Amino acid sequence: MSTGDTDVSASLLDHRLPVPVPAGEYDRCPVTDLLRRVSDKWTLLLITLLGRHPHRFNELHRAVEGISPRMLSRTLRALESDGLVEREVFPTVPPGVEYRLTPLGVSLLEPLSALADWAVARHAEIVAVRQRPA
Amino acid sequence: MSTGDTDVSASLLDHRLPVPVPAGEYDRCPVTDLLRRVSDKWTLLLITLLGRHPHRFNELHRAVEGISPRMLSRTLRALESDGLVEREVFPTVPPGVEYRLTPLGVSLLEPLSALADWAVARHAEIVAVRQRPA
DNA sequence: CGGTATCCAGTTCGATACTG
DNA sequence: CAGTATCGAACTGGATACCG
Repeated sequence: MSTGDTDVSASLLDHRLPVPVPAGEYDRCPVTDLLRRVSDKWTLLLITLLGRHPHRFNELHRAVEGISPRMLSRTLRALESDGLVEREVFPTVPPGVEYRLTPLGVSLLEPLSALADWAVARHAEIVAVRQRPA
Repeated sequence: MSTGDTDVSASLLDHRLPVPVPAGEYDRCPVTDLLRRVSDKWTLLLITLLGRHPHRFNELHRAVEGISPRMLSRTLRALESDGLVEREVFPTVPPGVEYRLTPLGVSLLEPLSALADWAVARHAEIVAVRQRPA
């Protein structure tokens, strides 16, 4: 091996993965479940923004150009119902609502950042391969 | 800081992220692009299997219970056209085709495994939060 | 063996309008 | 300020059948 001691193919990516993989097992896979949650159109962006500091609803709405109130609300509710984001209501007039990452959400930033770093470093290669003719 | 030197909120997850995020910029985000590719129904499973060793088409078909030839083919082609998997044809009779991870694909295993480890460790919390009544 | 073609159901997302 | 309601377009994935 040229890269040293890394044996990534034996890592937890295939955590207790049986072969053949039983139908109905793959989609209860925690990893794919997480990936699907995080890969929808706005989630990653919102996690990133909330990773900086808590935001108000319209603050997020202004920060993310092109999102509709509907999608912003839906995405935040989904994150909240997964325990990654928490929502705090201030009983003021007019009412204020603040969204922030939970500790669980914060803990996701690290592995997600690792993947993000890979994407930033290697995405150009993917695009190049995609666009080549044959 | 209580956790030491980790400052994940300033990590590359928000690599050059402008605020407000321009419309049409979020979906050219390398990270979301990667996440969407990897989070479809069968991709992660196939990457995992190919991360062990190269596989033949029907070998994968048997290994993944419930996948149709159509989805197997489509998913493999997508991976191939992203440069993560390569396809080698053996001109035998009958023809044989082998799929394997490219070096780019192998390099993805490590950050993906980090996220997988997080999911395996923390997914139970997500499920618990999802299912609580209020 | 290693696929492709056709058709169809479910889900996601956006536009637009309206509310406590 | 912080959302929800309604509608429709586009995309994803499955079933089934057929092909070189």
